[in-house]
Amino acid sequence: MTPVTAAERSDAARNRERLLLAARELIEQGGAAALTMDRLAEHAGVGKGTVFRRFGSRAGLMLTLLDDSEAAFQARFLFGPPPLGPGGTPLDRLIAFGAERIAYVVEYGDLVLEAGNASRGRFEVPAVALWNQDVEMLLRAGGVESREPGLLAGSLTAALDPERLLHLIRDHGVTRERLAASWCELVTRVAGGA
Amino acid sequence: MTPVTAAERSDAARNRERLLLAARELIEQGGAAALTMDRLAEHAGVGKGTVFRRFGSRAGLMLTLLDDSEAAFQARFLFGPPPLGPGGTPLDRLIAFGAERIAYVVEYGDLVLEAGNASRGRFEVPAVALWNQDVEMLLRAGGVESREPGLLAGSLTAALDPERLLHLIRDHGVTRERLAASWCELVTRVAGGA
DNA sequence: AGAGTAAACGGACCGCAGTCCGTTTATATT
DNA sequence: AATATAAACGGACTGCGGTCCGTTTACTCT
Repeated sequence: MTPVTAAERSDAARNRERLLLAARELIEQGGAAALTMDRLAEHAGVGKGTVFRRFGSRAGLMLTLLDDSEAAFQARFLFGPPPLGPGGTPLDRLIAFGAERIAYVVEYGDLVLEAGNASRGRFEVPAVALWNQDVEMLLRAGGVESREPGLLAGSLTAALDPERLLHLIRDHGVTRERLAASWCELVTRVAGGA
Repeated sequence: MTPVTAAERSDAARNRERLLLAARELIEQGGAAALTMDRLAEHAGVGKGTVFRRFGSRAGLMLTLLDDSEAAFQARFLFGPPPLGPGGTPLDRLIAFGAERIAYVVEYGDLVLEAGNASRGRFEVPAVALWNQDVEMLLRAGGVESREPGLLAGSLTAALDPERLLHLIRDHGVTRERLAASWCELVTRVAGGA
């Protein structure tokens, strides 16, 4: 039988694994800044062209590196326990959503930052579109009526922009707790709470 | 008498003018993308080192290019006629603020975008700090009480992020009017409106 | 097994932002 | 006018992300 999606060639698969392994090693040693595409190629024992064919760009690589944890986040939102998962009130889920995003951004720091430098800008990152949908869905479920629910959701998720969060945390000493509280205040107000 | 701030040397002043003129010419011809630091140096008839000593970085140059229009915006906010200037209700001013920012971003497009790539990130841009203060002041004047007014104001201005606005306009065909309406809805809700 | 093919490979190459440092020049001082 | 000096100058240089294209290699078909 002929597979609709051509199977990946074995050498390609092997090299992809090598590259991801090498990338994690380099980052573990010297942070995201220590990961240059040349160094990665050398460390993984492949040519530079291979790196770019595999991931398209530096940002694409970062995105791939974050793929697992992003999927895990989405899974917790869709199937996990409250308050983030289904079960709680929409407003509680919204509040939890922000708190979890903040924690996520803190944990992965520079990786998230650099993943945002994609060719079309950081709003093309697939995960961003997902968050927007999540927030929009929660707003609707929470009874928030708007003529532009997508834009309203986007306005809210903009407050969770990784660059903004990390800037506040690193350069202004704002704690995660204060950010979470501010997010809570924002969504509560928008949802029409007291 | 000895000036506290050493006067700028005449050749330096002359070169600064030349560079700004050359930069505007290059941008007029081929957009911001056509402005490379090498080309600018050549077009202005100075060495590359001079360009960087003057503006620090590409983003710094863009910032300088935007300086006048940013100052004009701030002046209209501080001294201009309502609805943006003092005189109207805080909520009306807030709404006008968003509409004007959207128009501004549309007008200067790529320039604003590239000015955001500063070393410390786009939240170090001086104008951004100003907007935050403006919004914070209007929120306070509008009777919005918050334990973290600065963070709340920042959450709102995040919705006016140039990259977000331009992405929506250029890649999703969202009109200025819809963006302005969405901003209006956001601030009205946050200000506790119906 | 052998031939054919599409895909993967690798590394020289490009243009860019940004740095460095030996040289030149405007200005203040006498 | 001559001198001193701090500042400005210029362009070669570095390291980076990203591209290109001739070569090699894994799979398929007979």
